[in-house]
Amino acid sequence: MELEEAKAKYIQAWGALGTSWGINKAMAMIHALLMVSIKPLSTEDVMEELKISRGNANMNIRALINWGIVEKKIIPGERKEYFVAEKDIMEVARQVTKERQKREIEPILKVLIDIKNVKGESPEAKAFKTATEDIYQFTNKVNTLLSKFSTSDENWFMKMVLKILK
Amino acid sequence: MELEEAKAKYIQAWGALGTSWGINKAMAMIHALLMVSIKPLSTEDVMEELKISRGNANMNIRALINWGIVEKKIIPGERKEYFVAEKDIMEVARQVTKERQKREIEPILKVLIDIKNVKGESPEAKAFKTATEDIYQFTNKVNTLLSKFSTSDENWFMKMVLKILK
DNA sequence: CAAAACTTTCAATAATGTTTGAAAATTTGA
DNA sequence: TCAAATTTTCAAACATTATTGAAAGTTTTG
Repeated sequence: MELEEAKAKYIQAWGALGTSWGINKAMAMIHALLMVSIKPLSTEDVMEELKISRGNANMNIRALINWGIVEKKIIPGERKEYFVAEKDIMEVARQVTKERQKREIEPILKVLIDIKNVKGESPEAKAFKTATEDIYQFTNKVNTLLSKFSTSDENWFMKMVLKILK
Repeated sequence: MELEEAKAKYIQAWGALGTSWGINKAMAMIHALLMVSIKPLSTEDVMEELKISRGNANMNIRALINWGIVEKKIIPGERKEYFVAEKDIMEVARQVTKERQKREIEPILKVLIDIKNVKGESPEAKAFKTATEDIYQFTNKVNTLLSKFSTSDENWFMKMVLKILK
């Protein structure tokens, strides 16, 4: 397979994956493009490679920077801004985890806690309490696990995986 | 808080969560409704509680059954079909993991394997190989982990979590 | 300081995904 | 077998989200 073809395949696959993960296609594709690019790319480069508009490129590059997985790279003597992706896949995973945790796990935990003071002793109320309490316990454990993951040192996750997989 | 209010809050929160996970709102809400319902519900019940159309209710109940987290319950003497949700949150997590693994992890693994036979020895080609090889290794580990999780006995996950959290 | 180079914003538009509702298909009971 | 009950399907309407592109804003350089 030729390099160009492989790159295109990879970028396209990553974009599709993003879509089913609540990350928009452009954002995922830009990230993929920067991940496999040997040199920093400018907004124009990204626009051209992915055939997307200036506005779209700009907004999604900003978003990636906010997520902490892409950063600006100033090239001396160049006026344009260039961008590089964090190349360490573990670090990417950690940052993405952190973002998603903040956006998704924490809000549902809030609701589950809030719901704990539901009144009533009817079978319905009791069933509700049990069901939501279980979900709360589970979500909380997941949350703790993700917290550890996203703040831990570089090798923690791999050590953990290896430990589990024995 | 009154039971009705708590239920509504929970269903609504779960629906919103679904949205950011590529699961549609109706599907997530139906699941939530069935989770906290003490008795099996018919399509009509679901339509009425969530104020959604017959078609919508039907399609999403089917989808939940496909995911293996809701099942039909025939009530003797009743012509209608009734539905119950898997109540064990661990089992739900396991099924959802399995589905997502099949739908998302496996396709990207295929692409990553496919991409391994990219030609060329240029720095660009080498960088590409390294980057995608790392991603492959990582994805593969995640995949193995999820496989273990989704096929394991009931307490595996909790044991694992406790082990990790010490 | 002015013009050029570049970045950001955002209203309009396009693309995608969801929901409806009524018609068709299927199942059930007599 | 028939007709009532129920489920399924799917084209059209609606809703949401993503994208464009041109204009406004900012920074840099001479």
